[in-house]
Amino acid sequence: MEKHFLTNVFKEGLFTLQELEQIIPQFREVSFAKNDFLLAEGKTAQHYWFIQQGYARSFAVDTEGKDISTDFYTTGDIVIDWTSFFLRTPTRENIQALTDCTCWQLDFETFQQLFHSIESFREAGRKRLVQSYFELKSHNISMIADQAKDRYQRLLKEKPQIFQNVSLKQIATYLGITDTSLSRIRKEISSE
Amino acid sequence: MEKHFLTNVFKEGLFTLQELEQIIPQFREVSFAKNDFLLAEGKTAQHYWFIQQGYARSFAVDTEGKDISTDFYTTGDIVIDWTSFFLRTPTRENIQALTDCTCWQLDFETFQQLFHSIESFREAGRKRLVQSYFELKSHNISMIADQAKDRYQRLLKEKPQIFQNVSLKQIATYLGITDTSLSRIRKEISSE
DNA sequence: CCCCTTTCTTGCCATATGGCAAGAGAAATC
DNA sequence: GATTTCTCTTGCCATATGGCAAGAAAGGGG
Repeated sequence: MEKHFLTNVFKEGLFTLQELEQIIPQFREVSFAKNDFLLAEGKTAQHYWFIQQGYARSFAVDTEGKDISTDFYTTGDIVIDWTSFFLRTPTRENIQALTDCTCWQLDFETFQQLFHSIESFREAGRKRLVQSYFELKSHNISMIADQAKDRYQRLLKEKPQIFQNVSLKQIATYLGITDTSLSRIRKEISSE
Repeated sequence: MEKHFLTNVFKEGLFTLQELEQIIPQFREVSFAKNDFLLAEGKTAQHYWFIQQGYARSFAVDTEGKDISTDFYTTGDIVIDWTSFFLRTPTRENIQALTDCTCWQLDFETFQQLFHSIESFREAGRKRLVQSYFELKSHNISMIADQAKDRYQRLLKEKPQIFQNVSLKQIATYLGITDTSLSRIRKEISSE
């Protein structure tokens, strides 16, 4: 097998060569143009993706119609609505390409077949889900325990690339503040 | 098999009778006294539990030493630190009994054996994890989109029993506010 | 049953963050 | 290249929530 992008994605999963040869060809390469929706509110997720190139954002729309960023994604990341994909229910979130994107896509039925037949595949999948859970919980605790400025600085340190590709307004809602406040925080930091 | 408490817990999982007979005896009945720790910061979770009777709380301690409630548990609920249990890493959270508790406990090795050998068991487990993820995300969005008063009223509606068994201080940190503010919110509501 | 500890409430004032609107700057469109 | 649209910044003031401390109320242990 020639070196496939997905070999990087799966390199930590303790897969045998045969397993990788069974798994990787199931993914289909798909492209999205900037602003395309990978998933829209009300639909049930039929796929998930690994991003080879580009940026994406997930967001929910609150009762007042304001959107709230829930996550950002780039090269190597899994893009998945865990709840909708696994519970087979309509999602309340949207996932949108922030730039043109190249992705590798897997559908639910194929996932299920791999999940139930390959032990290392389910171990790896479970691990990804639990890691997402951990990040969500950390974000949650940070929302309660930390000031907006601290959350901003942590994001800046952990995902500096997104500041090149995401508007401050979208970053602000992820941090739980308004773009106005984020602008003031940035000003304050730059004058330190 | 006589009617076991856990048959209720597993009744939605599409298990065959044989599967239930294989799964349920693996759980061990354990008791905790009020204030006992089921899991303490720095330890790696070796077990998880279903609560038959009693109340428990999980919480994290922030950098200033203040504790933040992350969840409350009672009859029928699964009590598990997903991250520590599955990633086999030391936890940053604590789980403590709020009342005397009777629980059914499963250890990691037994879980793994059931998980990899019984398809319906892994489907049910994955579903539980995803539901926890969903609740965590909802809480997260609510922290950003809703006022403290709305979060309080939602909790009151969704988990009224916890108000009988948990101090307002512990509920306040779950809602992301101080006990002082919660007290004022309650006053305001009672005068409506 | 009484004491001690913990929980809850309330007042006073401080602080973080929001809402709105105007202007500046940057980017997309024609 | 000019125009339109979106993004970001800034000022003014409003509001939600916090910090602290004191008292009231409730609960637990000897």
